This record gives sequence, C-alpha cells and structure tokens, in this order.
Amino acid sequence: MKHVCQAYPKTPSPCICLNMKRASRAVTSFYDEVLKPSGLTIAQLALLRHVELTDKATISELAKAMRIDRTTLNRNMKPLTDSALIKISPGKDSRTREIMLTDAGKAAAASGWKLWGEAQKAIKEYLGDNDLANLNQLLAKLEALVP
Amino acid sequence: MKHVCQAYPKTPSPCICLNMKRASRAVTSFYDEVLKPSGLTIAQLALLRHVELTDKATISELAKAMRIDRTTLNRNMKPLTDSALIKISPGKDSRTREIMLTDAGKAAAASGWKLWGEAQKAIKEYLGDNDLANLNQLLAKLEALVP
DNA sequence: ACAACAAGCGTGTATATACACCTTTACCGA
DNA sequence: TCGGTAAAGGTGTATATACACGCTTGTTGT
Repeated sequence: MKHVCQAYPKTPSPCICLNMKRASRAVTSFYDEVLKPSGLTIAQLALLRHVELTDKATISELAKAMRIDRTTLNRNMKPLTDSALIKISPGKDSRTREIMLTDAGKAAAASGWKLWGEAQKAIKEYLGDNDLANLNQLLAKLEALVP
Repeated sequence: MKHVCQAYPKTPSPCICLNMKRASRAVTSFYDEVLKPSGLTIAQLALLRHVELTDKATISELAKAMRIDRTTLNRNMKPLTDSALIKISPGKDSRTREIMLTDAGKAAAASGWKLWGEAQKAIKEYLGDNDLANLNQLLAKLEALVP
C-alpha cells in the first residue's frame, strides 16, 4: 500500500464499519508514510518482524501468529521474495516450508523497526494515554467479533 | 470483499496500526456476512447509498462525499456496472460523468439497507452505548490524522 | 498394508485500495 | 483569440485481502 489519500470533509458517518475502514486507511497511510525511507509498508514490516521472531516458521504458523489468512500471507510474501528480503525453503515435513530472513531482510527489518518506533510514538502522543488505552481495548473487543 | 477470516489467537499486539487493521477486517467481515443475502459488500452498499442520496453526482463529487480516493471509487464501480446496478452517463460538462442507480440498483440498495440496519444494530448492542460513543470519537480523531 | 482422512500449500478469481502518469476538456488572462 | 493552466477522468501498476478449489503428503484406523 502506498496510499496517502487526499483530504475529504470529515463529516461523521453513521456506519460503524465505514468509520472503521476510513480510520484504518488513515492510520495505515500514516505509518506507511513514516516507513517510506525503509522501502517497506507496515504490512511488510510486520511480516519481516514475525519471521525474525519465529525462526523457521511455516506459512500456516506465521499466518496464525499474524492473525491474517494463510493465502493472504502467501501473496504478501511475493514482493519480499522478489526483493530477496525473505527466503522460502522446504521444511522437514515435505508439506511445509520454512520462511527465513536474508541478510538484506534483516537490514530492512532493522531500518523499518526504527521508523516504526517513531510512528508509534507519534500516534501515542497524538492520542494520549487515556485514548490509547481505550482504543486498544475497543479494537480487541471488535476483533473478537469474528470467531 | 468476501473474507470471513478464520479464528486466530487473540494476543494483543503493540502496533496500533496492526490492531486497527485487524479490527477493521473483523468488522468488515461481520457486515459483509450479514449483507450476503443482498449480494452486496458493505463497500458496495455504501456506494449505492451515496449514489442514491446525491443524485447525478460526478465521480469526483462522489469520491469526496465518500472520503475515498477517486480512482478507488472508479474501480469499485466496476462490479456494480457489470451487474447493472448503476449507470454512468456523460455529464453536462463533457469532462464529467453522472452516476445513477438503475431499478435493479434501487432494489439492491433497499435490500442491503435493511440488512445493514440489522448489522448496525447488532454491533451497537455488542458494544453498548458507552463503548460506541468512545469508538466513534476515537475513529474520527484517527481519521483526522491524514490531511 | 491400504483406504480414508487430515494437514499444508498454491492458484484462480474477485474485491478494495491508492499512486503515477496521461488525455481530454474547460476556463482565464493577456 | 490564443496559449497556459486547472479540472475531470481513465489506466497501468502494485499491494492487501480472502474464498473456493485442488494437489500433495502425512497420519490413522482397521
């Protein structure tokens, strides 16, 4: 995602879902903008970080850890394999694959991680402690909507 | 979007952006599931409703009203023109186009609108008045992040 | 040992999203 | 009037997302 969407009048919408979607787009574009010098999107950085932390994870394990669909993860890996940030090798069980960071991947993750810290800090300050805690609690509750 | 993503362990993540994205996916999949009998996604219903309420709007006007990118709107119209729910005609200014609902579009919007009411009601009850008000306030604040 | 089942994965298809770039058309100032 | 600029729109490309379907490989029960 590269989106930095233009400004639109901020009229409130009654639909909770549309409100979520717009806010999600705004936050994503904010993080993506801050991450830009690393060449990564927030989704890609998340993938790299998860690979880094769970060494030699399989695709399904990774998807479970990241709470995204297995096939989504599969597609999201493409730009990262194309630019040689991750490497996919056959796993011990012939059905599985092991995902690993390359050296370039480790470097990109480190660069992105630093920028992520800045974005995260900026958002935290923007919201303040109270709003931040509320938000995280509400988001967890909403995520629990789906089984 | 058809996604009804499977269950994943609900461990908290430190990244506000990822939390937003997951919650947004969950809420969207909830609405999409309820809307399924209408054959519409929440994004498509929103488009139909906006077209219905702003008669003969141009593409840019519609995008502004919906607070999505103009080119995104353009792409999102395709499934609806394909299934003949909306019609695009040349506008008075030769540069512009007028978007209108067909009869089938009006019927689909009515059907979807009814189901939307059910989804919205369910979410409201799930959250409760307090959380709902907090959520909408926070989402508006986050949306304002982007200019 | 073999058949049934389950687990892991990939791909076709479809939607949602936005940026960069280009074309066409209107408008405005000199 | 004409030339420059602004407005509206379309398309190429890329990412993010997930469902349906099918293939391969491991596991298990008889």
